[in-house]
Amino acid sequence: MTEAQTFDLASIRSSCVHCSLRQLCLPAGIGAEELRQLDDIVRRRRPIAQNERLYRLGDPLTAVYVARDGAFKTVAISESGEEQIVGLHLPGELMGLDALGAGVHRCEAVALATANVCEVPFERLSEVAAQLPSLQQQLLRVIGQSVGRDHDHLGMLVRRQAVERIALFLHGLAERYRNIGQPALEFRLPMSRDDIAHYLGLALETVSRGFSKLQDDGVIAVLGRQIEIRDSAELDRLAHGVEHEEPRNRSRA
Amino acid sequence: MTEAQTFDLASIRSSCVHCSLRQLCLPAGIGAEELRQLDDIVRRRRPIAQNERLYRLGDPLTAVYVARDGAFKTVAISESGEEQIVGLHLPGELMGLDALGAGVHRCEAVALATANVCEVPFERLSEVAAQLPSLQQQLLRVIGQSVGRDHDHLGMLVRRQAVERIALFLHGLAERYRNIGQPALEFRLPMSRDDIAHYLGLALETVSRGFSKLQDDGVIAVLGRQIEIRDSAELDRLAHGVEHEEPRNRSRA
DNA sequence: CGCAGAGTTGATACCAGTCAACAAAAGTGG
DNA sequence: CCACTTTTGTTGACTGGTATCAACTCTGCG
Repeated sequence: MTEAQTFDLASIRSSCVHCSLRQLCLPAGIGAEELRQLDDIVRRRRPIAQNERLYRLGDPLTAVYVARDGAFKTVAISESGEEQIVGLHLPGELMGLDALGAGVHRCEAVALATANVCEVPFERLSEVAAQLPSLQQQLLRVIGQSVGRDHDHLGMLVRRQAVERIALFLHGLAERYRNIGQPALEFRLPMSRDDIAHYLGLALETVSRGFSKLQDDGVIAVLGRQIEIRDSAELDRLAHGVEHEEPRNRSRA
Repeated sequence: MTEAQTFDLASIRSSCVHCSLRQLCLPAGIGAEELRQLDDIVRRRRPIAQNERLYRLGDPLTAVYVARDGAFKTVAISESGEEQIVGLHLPGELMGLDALGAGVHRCEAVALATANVCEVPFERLSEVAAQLPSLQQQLLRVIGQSVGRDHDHLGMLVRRQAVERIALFLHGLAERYRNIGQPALEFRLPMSRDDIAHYLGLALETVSRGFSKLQDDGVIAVLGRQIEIRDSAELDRLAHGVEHEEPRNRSRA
């Protein structure tokens, strides 16, 4: 279809100025002239297919990436060959920072669905950031947000039981969808049960059971990957682990 | 404050140039003249006492910190009030990055022992980094290393059993001590069993049992917080979870 | 129609959390 | 310096949550 092609062309051409994620991404808070400079170095890549990788373990750091749509997982591969999902990346969230330390990627970024990606050559980004204080500032802020998400992820894994982790996962996902202006109470999970399990440090059966339990309790409605949050308050309560933290405080007081 | 400043002139005088951590810290790879500029903005604070905090939850980001000796933990406090240790910081490792995202600290940095700290005012660091490409580069590298340590930490928590986590913990600690030129096979744990438990997402009893087991198996010798690694190879093997990952690989080959 | 992939559900075993008692070390005050 | 308390660490017994193995359902697809 010619219309589809022209549409595609448009999206390749589409600049940061017209991007709906502008306020969340690197361009946030920088001026018009500076935005043009940033725009010049950003390359929009053709759509990335599901399971395609943005970079692989051991690849030298050449660029950082931001998805405009779709979703990615970053997977670390341990010496013994097991895969561990270290991150989940929605549109507007920076990827590739794992290579900042050694100049070489420590994990692989895998597309969970067909996605469009902006690629920012790292060398050039450094140069431009050095000249544009507001861009430098925003770069550090975006990096910081990424660190924050890592900490949130960590918090899901430590001493939390299965339903709690799942509740935290859904809660966090909803919040992130809300941030990018997408429906937060009804969405499609971007990943399989297996991926969720790896992300949460659980067995996939446990994830499945958890979803079922939450559904039975009327907290959510699940149909495959389609999720509806029916009782947001209860989900929050479960996520913050109220029920079995209270007793300890009660016995004290 | 005034008396504090006169209090330790000597440590205030000590500059990055003479610091033994120079090659690991922000000054790594930057020239003599640039080093002087960085040195100008770094403030050396009087010793921090055990359990004293560098910053607290909600504090605005004013500076980033590097310990010259001692050790710190960073603690996240969840809505329900439980504490989660998100990081362990040895000399030369940057602290305070948790505030980059929102401009406000998400966790608290607590001294595990009396420590000397360099404080780098963040605003000034940004300014100077924008003018010194090699410093900007090194700043990003140090941030990247911090992200890498967070990922290593994550790897300890996911689907690993107790002794495995403890082995990974000791292995990682040894490596980090080696990096800063300290004995890697015999050292004092900078933290209590309780802290280790929170760091590894285990109950403190489980940590204690794990140490005992490793000692019984001749892998380490424990005496309170004093640790000696007796069988480094075996520790590595345990850390990388060979024994119950092998079968899968064997059945393949 | 059969097949493969994804997801659900059941039965069982085991690791680790919890409660509890004890031991050792480190402060505290006379 | 010694008795006391407090903190820190160790060990035991028991229970429960979750991994594991396994059977089954459901969907889409060639």
